[in-house]
Amino acid sequence: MSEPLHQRISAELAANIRSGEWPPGYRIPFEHELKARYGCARATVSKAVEALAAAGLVERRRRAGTFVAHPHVQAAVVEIADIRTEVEKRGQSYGYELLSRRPRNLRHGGDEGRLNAAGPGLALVCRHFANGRPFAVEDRVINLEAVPEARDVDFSKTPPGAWLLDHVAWSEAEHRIAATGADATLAAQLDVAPGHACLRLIRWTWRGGEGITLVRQIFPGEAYDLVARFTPASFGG
Amino acid sequence: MSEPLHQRISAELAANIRSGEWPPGYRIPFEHELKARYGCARATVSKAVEALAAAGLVERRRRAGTFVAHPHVQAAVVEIADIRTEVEKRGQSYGYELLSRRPRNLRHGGDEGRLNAAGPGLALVCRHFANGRPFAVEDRVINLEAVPEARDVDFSKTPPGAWLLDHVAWSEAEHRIAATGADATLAAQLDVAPGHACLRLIRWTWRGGEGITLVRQIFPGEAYDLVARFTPASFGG
DNA sequence: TAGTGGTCTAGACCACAGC
DNA sequence: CTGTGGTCTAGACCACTAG
Repeated sequence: MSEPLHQRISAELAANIRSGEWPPGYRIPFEHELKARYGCARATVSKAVEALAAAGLVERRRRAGTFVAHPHVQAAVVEIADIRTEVEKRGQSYGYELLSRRPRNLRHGGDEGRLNAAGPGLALVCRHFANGRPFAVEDRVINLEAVPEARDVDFSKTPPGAWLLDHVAWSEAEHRIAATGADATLAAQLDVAPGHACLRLIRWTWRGGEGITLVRQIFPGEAYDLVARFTPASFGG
Repeated sequence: MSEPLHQRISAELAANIRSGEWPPGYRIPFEHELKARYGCARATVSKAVEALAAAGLVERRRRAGTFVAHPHVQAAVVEIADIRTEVEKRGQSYGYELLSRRPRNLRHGGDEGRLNAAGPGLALVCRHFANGRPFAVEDRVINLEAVPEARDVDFSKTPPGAWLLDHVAWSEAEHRIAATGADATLAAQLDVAPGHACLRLIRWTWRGGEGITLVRQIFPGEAYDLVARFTPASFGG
């Protein structure tokens, strides 16, 4: 028995749910019943059921029992690695080019205003390549009050995203994903026709409420798929 | 004290991490130290620290201790509600129209092949409206072997997505998000110019490995933002 | 090998929602 | 009211690993 007991219990309960044998709304056995069935302490089955509740598979109600949840919202965990990792995951060679680097005060309105930071910033524009072809254009500002070390970094070789991930802790992020047509400048940078459909990803990153960085990344539509998987429980399968 | 102790401990530890006071790599106090500090059982502090580990805020290593995690992957939880909910959340009125409904055997290749289902299916095309304007075009197949009840449902009033959520349990889903230009048909259906940049969302849904439904939803680019928030911990803030 | 986290027990009391 | 889940205790033994 290498697997912990509470994990085995979770897996068995989850299997009953995922197979459809226990449909939404079904009341799963009470904790004292599970305790008797597995011959263990209630804390152990409670931990097992708690994991299912955290995963959204069941809903626990005092005095009533624990019920198989009725899924009504599609929730997905999206992992957005930095672009180098993303490109290499596709088995392509990664390239990087800095197009522009200049200090600039952070703006108050618009997307930048959401950062909740005002003061000196560093504005960067760069391109990422996959197998020598443009993969993404990136437009970023870094809040120098939050990350003063960035002022002395030459980003001509190191992509700012990778550098930030290595040097700065972040605690919150928000993404917005939309489609947009390429204007003339962008079309030239991405080597596509003007008006070409592109995927635009905007990401704000904060640490303890203080804005760290805002980045807009634009990908040629056909080159990039954002993949989001939902596995409500990682129990035994 | 209405808040459970383990929750208070989690919140206090998380605050130290999110403020940057405990940077990535910092070793947080040992469990026996926290136990002494809070005057409680070790199981209680262990539960608190476990929640932080589950949220990805810390990493626990036997014999070494528990360390503030070094975030390196942007992970976000995306909640994709059904379109009616999405529209109404924006404070707009929702409308629905069925364009086509016909039985069809599921295909083996392409996107449909991923469903891992072969046999009778139901193909549906419909439009969603927000404030009377086209909001999305939806192209869906339902696996009738998994959901035989769908054969008898008239989807002229009820959007299939909402019906499925109410009648079928699902256990796994995968999304792909990309940008695409509108072809002539789509442009007419969405009331945009041909070539207009649109957001395409493909979702596969399974239950216990059996494909339930595949849906492709296309939104006019400027009308739709997919929002993804990351809050690594919901402790006290 | 010593000390950490990981797991588990056999109790206990409580809040609260259903009956 | 009754019985459920929610929380907590004061122990215990184990697995693993860093020193």
